[in-house]
Amino acid sequence: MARKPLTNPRKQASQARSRVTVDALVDATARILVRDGYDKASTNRIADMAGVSIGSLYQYYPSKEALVAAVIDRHNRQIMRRVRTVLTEIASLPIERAVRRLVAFAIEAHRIDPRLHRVLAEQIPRVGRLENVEALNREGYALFRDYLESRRDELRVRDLDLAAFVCATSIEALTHSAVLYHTEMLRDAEALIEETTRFISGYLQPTSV
Amino acid sequence: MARKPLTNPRKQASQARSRVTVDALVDATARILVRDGYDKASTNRIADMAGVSIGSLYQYYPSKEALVAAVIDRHNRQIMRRVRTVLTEIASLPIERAVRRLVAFAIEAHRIDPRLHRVLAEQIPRVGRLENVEALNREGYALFRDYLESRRDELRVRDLDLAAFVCATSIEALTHSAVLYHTEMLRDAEALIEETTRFISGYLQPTSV
Amino acid sequence: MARKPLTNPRKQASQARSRVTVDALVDATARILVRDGYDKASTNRIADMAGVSIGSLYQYYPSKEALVAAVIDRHNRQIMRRVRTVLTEIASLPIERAVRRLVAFAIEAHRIDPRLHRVLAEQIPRVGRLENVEALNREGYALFRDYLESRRDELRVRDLDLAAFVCATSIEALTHSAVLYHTEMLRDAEALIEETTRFISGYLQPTSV
Amino acid sequence: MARKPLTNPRKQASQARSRVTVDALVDATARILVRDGYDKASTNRIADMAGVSIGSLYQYYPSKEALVAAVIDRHNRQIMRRVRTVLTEIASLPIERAVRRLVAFAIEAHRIDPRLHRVLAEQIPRVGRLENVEALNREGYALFRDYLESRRDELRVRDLDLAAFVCATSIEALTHSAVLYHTEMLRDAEALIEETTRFISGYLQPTSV
DNA sequence: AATGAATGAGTTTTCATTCAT
DNA sequence: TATGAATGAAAACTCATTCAT
Repeated sequence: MARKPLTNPRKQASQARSRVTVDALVDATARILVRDGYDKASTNRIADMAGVSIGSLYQYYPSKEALVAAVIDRHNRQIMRRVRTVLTEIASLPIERAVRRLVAFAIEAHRIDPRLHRVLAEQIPRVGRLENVEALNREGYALFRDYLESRRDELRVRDLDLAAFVCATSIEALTHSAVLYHTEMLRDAEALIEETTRFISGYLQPTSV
Repeated sequence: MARKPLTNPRKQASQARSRVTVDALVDATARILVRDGYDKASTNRIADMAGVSIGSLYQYYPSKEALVAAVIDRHNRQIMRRVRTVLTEIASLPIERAVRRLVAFAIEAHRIDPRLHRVLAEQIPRVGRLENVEALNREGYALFRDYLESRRDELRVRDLDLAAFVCATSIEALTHSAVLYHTEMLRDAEALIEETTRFISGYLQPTSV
Repeated sequence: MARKPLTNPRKQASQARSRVTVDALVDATARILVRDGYDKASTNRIADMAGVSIGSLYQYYPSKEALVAAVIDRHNRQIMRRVRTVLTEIASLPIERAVRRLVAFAIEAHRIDPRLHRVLAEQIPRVGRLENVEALNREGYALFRDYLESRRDELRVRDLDLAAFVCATSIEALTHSAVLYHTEMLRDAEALIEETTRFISGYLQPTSV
Repeated sequence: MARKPLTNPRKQASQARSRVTVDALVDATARILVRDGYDKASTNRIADMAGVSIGSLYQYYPSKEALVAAVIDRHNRQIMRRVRTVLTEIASLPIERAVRRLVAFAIEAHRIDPRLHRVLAEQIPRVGRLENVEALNREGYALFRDYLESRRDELRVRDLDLAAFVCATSIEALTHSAVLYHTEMLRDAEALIEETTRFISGYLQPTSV
């Protein structure tokens, strides 16, 4: 039997009062991660910023890692909710318009809280949330794959799994890198979207004229 | 005059003996980073593993960050040496073959020491080496851009800077992700190389055929 | 008026329901002491194991020490009840048979719950129950002394107080040590009883042949 | 392979300077144990009283338990040195005089630092030093058994192991109890020694007259 | 130059206890 | 009466860094 991992919350907050406490803790963790980075995010500072005693913190989370994991999970849930929405929206769109929408969405999503996104991306391996993240990524891939499936005869690619991997990884990397490390590109976001769309849909579609 | 940043080595190790010490320290740091991660890499352990006294460590590096920075820099220099070589090699190749060679190289490069690559990738922001890394990346982009320039009339892309960004970022992301998180893909590396090559060169080249 | 010591229970549990709660608390304390030792016996865990809220715990006992004291007292009361019974039983027996019975009893008593006995023995000084324990011991001594008194003319010892101390302390030590630290001796408990009996009654009785 | 227990010192103090530090730490631990008891003996207080930084404490001892273990070991070594001396001294003495000497010694030994003796006795199980203590006890038993062996034909007891256990345990218990819990008895220590000697040698010797 | 003993601020974490509901 | 959320002092322990030798 596997030992319960140390990154899981300790107990559910049942009463309204404790719900507030837990939320404050996760919020504070996110804010400190963003403002000061992982190393500076001590449990005492987190508790402090949450306006909660250090004891309460440990009543709900067994460790600093667990808190970071909670932030990661919450963030991922939010992202995935949007991803699902977008993928539903594009279901009926032709490939090029669908891709354009996806790229635009990816930029938007990264722009919501780029600093948080970045810290979390860096800390994920450390906190052992890779599996969860992978699971979500897989869900994203799968949903996108479903879309490709539904358009199969408009595509020139054969291996849809591989295609989904290639598209998802590239879109994520390009938008991630642009938002975090090449902000100057976002001054003309349209150009970036345009180019990325050409890039991806050129790959997916038959040598359309 | 800007204050000397704290991540620079303290003094050039001129004599042979010091050279050995410095190397041992950087090696030890790399090994511990790989084996145990950044948090567990204490200066005492590093000195220990390097077979050097903690005092000597601080004679050459003013801080833990400086050591990690040294590892990053060394690693980057090694990578860049290879990048330059490869880009020289492909200078005379037609686009598709050039891209294929680049992709194969990227996989190889990631495979040399994926764990180190990963830790460093995670730690770079922390250690403030981003600028250096960016500088190198820029050099890589520039070299690749030069190649594109030389093939300009075979390309359908207009903005070469953008194209270089798109290609470099995607190749890096796809190989990075495959090597680190989707090892099963490497069982048939040829397929991956093939697909990526189609992906990239399809983007670069005019609707060839 | 002396301030009420903090190791006394807070209020008599008059109603049946409270009685149950109090018992559950003392039971839980005993079990945790045995299973995990004094340091691990936190009031939260005790309350938990007793199936009682931490608030209720403090309604009945003002401190952790008070709980341990309750366990000690209960245990001592149980022991003393048996001691009284045994000493009544032996009242009419000749010395050697009386001693044999006492020794057998001491082994039995230690064997009931040796782990609890041991933890309590270790914790008694800490919890300031020494006086109580001493009082009970004194009662034991006194009862045994009464027995000796009643057999005075069969004894060669003069100072009955001293004799009671010598006998009681030795019997306790020998059986305690055998049960807790030399369990191999209990494989042939008869031999141990026999030898101890010879030891003690040889001391008490005149050079009986 | 058994994991190195956490109660062993971390490194030998080689230089004279560190030897002093280590001694100061063990001394301070002993003093605080005596003055305030185990619970109050925090590593910070120990370091404080030793006039040493908390960091130095952890350079030599990995935990509080290790420090207490060091005190126990040192104390035991001192005791055993005396025990060996005494048992050499009595080698040539006839039983009664030998026993008298042993009893007197036991009282002396307990009187040197009864409070320390008591705390240590209580903490030994906790700190996992039982084996060491048992080993020493066994050495004591063995030495005493050797003495009995050498006087075998003057004894009425048959099982010398059992006899050694009975004598050693009783002498220890009687003197321990007298010194720690019945100090009034020591006002006339001669009487106690006399009685105990009669008790023990009466058991060992044939119904001498 | 090299050594390694010493430092102590700062971190995580526990747990007895209180008190609003 | 019962609950359990909240508290915060205090404990164990780490580790980057200094400095006397």
